[in-house]
Amino acid sequence: MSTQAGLASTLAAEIRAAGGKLKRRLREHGGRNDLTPSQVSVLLRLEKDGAATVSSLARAEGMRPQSMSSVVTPLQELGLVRGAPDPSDGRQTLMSLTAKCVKWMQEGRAARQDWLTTRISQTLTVQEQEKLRSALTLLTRLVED
Amino acid sequence: MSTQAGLASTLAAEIRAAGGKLKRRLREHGGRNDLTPSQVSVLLRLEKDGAATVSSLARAEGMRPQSMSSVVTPLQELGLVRGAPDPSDGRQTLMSLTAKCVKWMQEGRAARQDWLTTRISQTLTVQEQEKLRSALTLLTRLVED
DNA sequence: CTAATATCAGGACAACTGATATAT
DNA sequence: CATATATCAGTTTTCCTGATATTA
Repeated sequence: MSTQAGLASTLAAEIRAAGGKLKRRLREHGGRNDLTPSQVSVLLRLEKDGAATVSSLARAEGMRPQSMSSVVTPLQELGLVRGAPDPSDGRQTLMSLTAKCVKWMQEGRAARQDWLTTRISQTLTVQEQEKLRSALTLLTRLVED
Repeated sequence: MSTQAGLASTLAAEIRAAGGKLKRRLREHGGRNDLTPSQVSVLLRLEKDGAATVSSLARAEGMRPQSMSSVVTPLQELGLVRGAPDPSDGRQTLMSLTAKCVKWMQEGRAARQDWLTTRISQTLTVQEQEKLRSALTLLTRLVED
């Protein structure tokens, strides 16, 4: 019992510390022209799942629609994402990737410009990447719902 | 080559998404009386490594001394941390845990009050906790200098 | 009328940069 | 004088809450 609690609280502290450092490093390497973590996440989600409304994106990322708006608006201004009114529901605007963005992502230019991706490739072996990835599902379980 | 790049960029996006969700969930469950992730991290570090200056804590956490000040000051006001002038170097103030704080942490009350710790205990088996912990060293390697 | 979507406006927080005082 | 520590003040970023219009 006390061993388990100790393990969990140490793990919690380590997760917090790693999360904080990650956030600061991402900011450090994110110039004015780079996309924020939330924006990258949205592009990936739109690529994987197709068009979605701002509100549904907000639900998926665990944030408020107003917050997601301020994530998506710059993507529209950059011409990476485009909105079209939903013909069957006049309240909704369906957001999707522009052809330019799809091409950009498929060509891997996004990856090459991304500090974290480069960092992963340089620092971890493929085996380690897979290990980290499978452990990430555990972390996702913690933070979801 | 393209498989490796793809794996790395997907992993990067997953890390970003999990980090963002973690941050929002921590904020959501952090009431006015709770400690911030950075503050928990500082307490753990002081417990593990003993007294340290604000600047050295800032270096360890990867942030600026001015930012660390605003993390440590509330801890002082809560009576969890106390500063004493370094007798051998008049520039420095050595911060350390108060007896109250050491007792509080040893009794595990900190852990029981901590949402993330509770969540880990409820959501993951001990084996999964250990797996996540060993994978966290990989993440730490990514975000450390 | 109630519920869901979108958006405008303002606020809180945790990091940042710049500047200054003091001690080595 | 150059370097390191501490702290004051203001800024930026990214989320938040509250309020309002529109459509289902």
